Formats: sequence, structure tokens, C-alpha cells
Amino acid sequence: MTYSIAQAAERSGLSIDTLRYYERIGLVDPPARDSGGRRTYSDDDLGWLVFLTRMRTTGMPIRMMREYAQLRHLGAATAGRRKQMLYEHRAAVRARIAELQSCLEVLDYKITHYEQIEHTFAEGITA
Amino acid sequence: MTYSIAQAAERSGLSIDTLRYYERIGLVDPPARDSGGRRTYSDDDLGWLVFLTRMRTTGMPIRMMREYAQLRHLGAATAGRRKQMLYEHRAAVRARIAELQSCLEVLDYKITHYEQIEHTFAEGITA
DNA sequence: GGTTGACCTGGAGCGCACTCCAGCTCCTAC
DNA sequence: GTAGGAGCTGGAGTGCGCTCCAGGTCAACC
Repeated sequence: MTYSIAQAAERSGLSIDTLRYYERIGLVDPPARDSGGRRTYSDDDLGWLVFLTRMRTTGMPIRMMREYAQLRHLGAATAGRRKQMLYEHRAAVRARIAELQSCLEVLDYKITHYEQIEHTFAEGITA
Repeated sequence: MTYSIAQAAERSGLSIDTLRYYERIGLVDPPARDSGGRRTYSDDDLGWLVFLTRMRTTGMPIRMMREYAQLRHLGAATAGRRKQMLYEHRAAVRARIAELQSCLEVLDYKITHYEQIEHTFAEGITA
């Protein structure tokens, strides 16, 4: 099964421009081309794109994804280093979640504060 | 208690340049100045800066913080709208956390995959 | 009174991750 | 055979959030 760039964009959640951009900067291998010179993405290509979008979502910088892609290119010998990268990134994502949760508490506190003001104000009116 | 810009930077976690930048774009009110024309931040100023850094950490865009700052300036009458903004932002933060957690699962899966490869490889050697 | 160091201003520059554009080719359908 | 639409390329432009810089002022210490 192969996909046009439009289909690949739709399935990966990236824009067509972004797909070409990722190819240009070496984040994805150049896909096959049809007789007319158009890109045809394979299921493997799609899988990689989806993985990339997941990593982007977690805030992995492009330069890191590129490094990962290059290691992947070098084959099984680099599996250890790739695993190490994922370990480290996982730790970063966990830290980020913790950070967000801590800020969430501040938000909750602030919102409670606003609700108290409203409450006080309502009492003032009925009193 | 007042603070120099360097002290305010240290306590808020923002850089000196960022403090001046925030002032320039209307995110913080211009602080008082000493006889030599230097900024002197009050405890209130500091409190606002800390709140801003929390919101920035959660990914609130600067334009939204500016809107919030402007509403705050208009006084108690805008409290409802500010609360509404915080509600919406809280929902966004929660969604973001959920998204990160879902990507974390992908990461876990991928890492497990690498560990399995290593395991298989180790067996191959000892066999 | 000279040097040092913190701070000032306006404005330019930067890194990131896209996003858009002009001008072209190619296939398809009528 | 031509009109339309998808895709192609190289390169320029964008938005965000800072960050840096030159050239100056000011206060304090020696």
C-alpha cells in the first residue's frame, strides 16, 4: 500500500509542506516516486511519520529526532544509543508532566480565589 | 521591600532582558524607579511575575497573558472574565497532560521493544 | 576624580518550526 | 487538445519568545 503526499499528510497529521520540509532537513528518508515524479509513501514511511508526530507532541526538538533518525540509519549497532535517547526523553516528558501538574495546582488555587470573591460579592448584595 | 531588576530576575526565574521585554509589551506594569532611574520592583510586582512564569510554564501564550493583564487593570468588574480565562486554560493544561501521558505510553512501548531486542541478542550470544 | 559595575534605551538579531509563494510539470477527464 | 487539479522545486516569509548589542548614565568605592 502506498500513499500520495496528501494522504500521508492526512494520516500523519502533518501538513504537506511539513512533510516536504521534514524530508529536506533529513528527518524522513526521501520516499519512492511514481512515474510522474510524485512522492509515494509506504506503510513504513507512514509508521515513521506517526512516530515523529508523537515525539514532536512530547516536545522532542527536531535536532534530536534527526539524530535519532541518523542512528536508525546506521542499523542495529546503534540500538543501545537510541534506547538511551528514548530513556532520557521519557524522563524529560515525565518531568514536564510533573511541572504542568504543579502549575495546575496554582491555577486551581487562583480559580478558588476568584470563586471566593464572587461568593463574597453575592453575600454583599443579599445582605 | 523592593528589588533591583537583577533580584527580580533571580526571584522570578526570568532573565533581566525578559523582564524589560515583558514591560515593553505591556505584560507587566512599569515598576517604580529609584532616584537614578533604575527599576525597583515591589513585592506585588514580584507576585505578578511569578504568576506569569507559572502561566508561561503551562504554555499560555503571551498574547493571552497580556489580555489577562489588561482585564486585571480594569478592576473587579472583569473578575468573571478572568476566571473564565483561567477555567479555559486549566482545561487546556489538563488536555495537554493527557496528551503527554498518551505519548508516554508510546515511548514505553518503544523502549520495551528495544529491551526485547537486546534480550534476544543476548540469548543469541549465549546460545 | 577615575574606574568599575549595574543599569538604562532603542533597535537589531536569533532559533525554532513551520508556512507560503511563484512558476513549473504531469496526469486525468472531458 | 485543453482545462483543472495535484504535485514539484528553491527560496522567501512568518510568528513566537526571547536575546543581544552599542552606546550611554549613574552611584560607589578606592
